[in-house]
Amino acid sequence: MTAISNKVINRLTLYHCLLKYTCKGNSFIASSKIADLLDLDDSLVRKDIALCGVLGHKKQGYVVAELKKSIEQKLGFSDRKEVFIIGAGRLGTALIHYADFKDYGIDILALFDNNPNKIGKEEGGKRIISLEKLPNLISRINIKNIILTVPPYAAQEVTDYAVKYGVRFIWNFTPTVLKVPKSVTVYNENVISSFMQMQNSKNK
Amino acid sequence: MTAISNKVINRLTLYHCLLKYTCKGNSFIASSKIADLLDLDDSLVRKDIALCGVLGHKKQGYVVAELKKSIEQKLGFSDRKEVFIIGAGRLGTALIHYADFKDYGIDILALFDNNPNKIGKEEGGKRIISLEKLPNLISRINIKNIILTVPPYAAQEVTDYAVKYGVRFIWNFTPTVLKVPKSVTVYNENVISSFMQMQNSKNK
DNA sequence: CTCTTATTGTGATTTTTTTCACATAATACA
DNA sequence: TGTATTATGTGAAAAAAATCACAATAAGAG
Ligand SMILES: NC(=O)c1ccc[n+]([C@@H]2O[C@H](COP(=O)([O-])OP(=O)(O)OC[C@H]3O[C@@H](n4cnc5c(N)ncnc54)[C@H](O)[C@@H]3O)[C@@H](O)[C@H]2O)c1
Ligand SMILES: NC(=O)c1ccc[n+]([C@@H]2O[C@H](COP(=O)([O-])OP(=O)(O)OC[C@H]3O[C@@H](n4cnc5c(N)ncnc54)[C@H](O)[C@@H]3O)[C@@H](O)[C@H]2O)c1
Repeated sequence: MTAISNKVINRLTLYHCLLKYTCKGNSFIASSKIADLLDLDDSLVRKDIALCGVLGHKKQGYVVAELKKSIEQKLGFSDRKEVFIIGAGRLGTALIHYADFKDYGIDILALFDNNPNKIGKEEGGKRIISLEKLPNLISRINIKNIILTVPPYAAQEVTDYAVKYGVRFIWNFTPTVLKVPKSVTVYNENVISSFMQMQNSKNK
Repeated sequence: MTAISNKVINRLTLYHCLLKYTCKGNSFIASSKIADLLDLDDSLVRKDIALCGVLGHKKQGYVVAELKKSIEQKLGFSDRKEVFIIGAGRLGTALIHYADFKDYGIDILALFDNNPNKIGKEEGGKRIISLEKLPNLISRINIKNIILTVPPYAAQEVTDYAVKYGVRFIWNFTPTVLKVPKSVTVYNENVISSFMQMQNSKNK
């Protein structure tokens, strides 16, 4: 199986959302329809779909149910991905309530915090646990992914701690740039950058 | 001034975060340092910086304060951008508390909701206003940007409503693909896609 | 004051991504 | 049954992005 670029992953995920929410009534969909809704070239959409191994039907387009399932398979939406959230503040607790995660195999097991008033409480059915218990739990359950939603000043320190005990993927919602070993992947969810990119589109 | 691609915007924003939080002590920074922290090629970093009109110093690198300011200017961080949030739920209220927005010129004026129990309340010093008042306020204050944080089922309806009264940019945090006229820009903040891209990096 | 070295700035090249263009073929309908 | 139409699938071309390679040169060591 060939590697798949981040750009393709992003588009396929959007096609999936489109099939799940926007076009859920239809049984067929044409590449030109997807392209139109997402402001893409239709041949690009067809090439993306071809990567999922799905064949379309002349004059009809793609079978929605089949395409949706194939995207799920290609991107591994049903593989279970266990995650801890570190930082049970406003953003961390918003994320724990995000219903769609489970449809994509993202299973948030618990929240961690260092605020004694929060520890022991529940959010969205998940426990808020003391950060001290992180090492033990990371290694016992073999957690590789964390969502980082602590204040910027605590981000590096918490990262070092988590990396030390085996975390490999850090979904960084803080506006900091983290120092990590080459073996660790950081994905920076930088909302400021998103906003600026949106504004930039006025040039189109 | 030449157009600037979204990829460049994203990297420049990350350089800015790096200068603001990670390297705030230093007076000089080398392209190789930035490249190392963000896992990029150092010549790419220099080309990005050149776009901001900043000149570096042989054997020393770039002056941090100057580079930071030039990125701010290039990306228009100090231009005021007024925004309404529609959907005063968990995510909408988390965003209103996000302190960094104001440093980047993003000024969230108010939240809108259709839940009578929320209307009239405050969040982060901003009023939660009835959605019915949106048309009047959009046109009176001439708001062009909205942050969309309503449930998926309400997303298209709310979008149509906002677009009708003149909104031009929609920062879409819902997992739906919105139908809008060509004159309107939607930026899809799709967290599922981000997570999948992060996981994909294991192939590197 | 000279030499070594680290770092920039950028042209050339390569790689990746997107768009173009069109042959192919299934469908609907007269 | 035949024909017009509307999609797909994909090679070729173009455009965009990233990497490579290295001359230029300022700083700092000695
Ligand atoms: N609020 C947003 O919408 C938003 C948007 C984008 C980015 N961010 C970033 O996400 C992060 C979280 O934002 P927030 O609004 O949820 O902040 P918050 O202050 O509400 O939450 C931070 C949480 O982290 C906990 N914490 C602090 N230090 C800790 C430590 N050392 N170990 C463990 N937990 C610790 C705090 O007790 C608190 O519960 C921040 O870095 C913020 O800049 C927030
Ligand atoms: N919670 C997260 O972390 C998260 C992450 C990514 C995406 N999202 C998406 O963001 C959106 C908001 O998520 P949330 O967790 O804040 O949900 P929420 O249910 O907490 O908030 C939704 C808010 O929208 C309001 N609302 C409903 N219909 C409305 C309408 N027609 N007009 C105006 N307001 C209306 C509700 O009263 C509520 O206050 C959802 O689409 C969700 O899928 C959420």
